[in-house]
Amino acid sequence: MLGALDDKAVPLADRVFDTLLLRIYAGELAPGAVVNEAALAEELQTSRGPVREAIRRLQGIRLVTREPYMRSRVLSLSAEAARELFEMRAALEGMACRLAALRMTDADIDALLVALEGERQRASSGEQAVDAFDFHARLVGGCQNTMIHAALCGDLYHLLRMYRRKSGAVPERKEVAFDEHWQ
Amino acid sequence: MLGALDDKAVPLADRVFDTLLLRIYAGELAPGAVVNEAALAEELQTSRGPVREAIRRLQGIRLVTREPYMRSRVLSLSAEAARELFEMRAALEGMACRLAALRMTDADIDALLVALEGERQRASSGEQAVDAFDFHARLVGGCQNTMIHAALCGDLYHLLRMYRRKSGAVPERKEVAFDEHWQ
DNA sequence: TGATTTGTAACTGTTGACAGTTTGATCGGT
DNA sequence: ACCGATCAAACTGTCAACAGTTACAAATCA
Repeated sequence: MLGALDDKAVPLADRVFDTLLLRIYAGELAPGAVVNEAALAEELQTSRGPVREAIRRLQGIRLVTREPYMRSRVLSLSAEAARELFEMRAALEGMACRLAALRMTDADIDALLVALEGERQRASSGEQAVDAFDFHARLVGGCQNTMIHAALCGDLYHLLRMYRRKSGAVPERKEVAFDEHWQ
Repeated sequence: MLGALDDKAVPLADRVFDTLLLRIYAGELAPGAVVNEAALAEELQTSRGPVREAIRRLQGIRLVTREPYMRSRVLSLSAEAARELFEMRAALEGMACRLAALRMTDADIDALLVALEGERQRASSGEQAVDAFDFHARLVGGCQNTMIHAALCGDLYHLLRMYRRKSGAVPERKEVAFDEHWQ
């Protein structure tokens, strides 16, 4: 390999994985597009091995289709799949809320409610997506369950982001869901 | 054309994956044991490629640890991890119950209740694990959500089975949970 | 003896070539 | 023109060798 000034002992496959994820997010690899091992390998100045591994990981989180010997394609979400996705997220986030309510300290809960109130007051202004995610992240972090945390902020988050790309912002009533679990 | 009589054409990596899964289930690959690519490759009469791929897939469902350049080990469940696992399953199964109650036909529900009653009457006799899983499978199948289905019967099921290996049968009150969601 | 260093062996990551399958197009029949 | 078989190109799966990193053990020093 030439011209690589990175000696941080991070496998190539990991970097290729991040690169492909970013490209999917950016729409550079659009839903339905074929994912070609050899082409990506040549473009990313590497061999097919790491690219193959990265693709397999994307297939593991269902962002790319997998059928033996057939070309992989970037997932294109059907309405059915989107419904299933939201149902699954609702299940996990609901449980996260319940657990967080049981396990967070009063101070943490107060801070979270303050942040939530501030966010709602800002709701009329610009983008609420970042704040919303921050709220969700803090909530999920408070549930003391790394497995649910990993699922929501990992695999499911990728799919959610994929969906948001197609159909703009989704207005949600987060406060209602939270209060419901907090009462 | 319907290729019903297709040749195997099943990649080696898939067969190695199944083999390793079975070995983990059988305790042949005990929790904490190192998973050696080269050794398994030689033992299974194949190359390191497919073995590597199978291991990576096991890492994807968190049955095997993954840290770059370090030896992979079969997951050993801590009490903490077991708690998280059951919490996550409760979340998904609860949602599956709710959705199934909404979407299953009356006939399906009746059949399910009959099977449940029969199972409860058999509870005093031998192993109830197989019947229990059948009940769960039918319930999850009735929720019309392939994503939740895949999670419960795929990744989580493997981890659950891992846990059951360590700490015998877990007495559960399935009827209560079901009735609670069905009322 | 006990802790630290160092060197070797083993293992993981990567590469390029080869084998088997699919894909897409060309060609021929109806 | 339409539909099916045929064939070459492209792609995925597999393999064996090489490079980089970690792990273990012997050797060294306090």
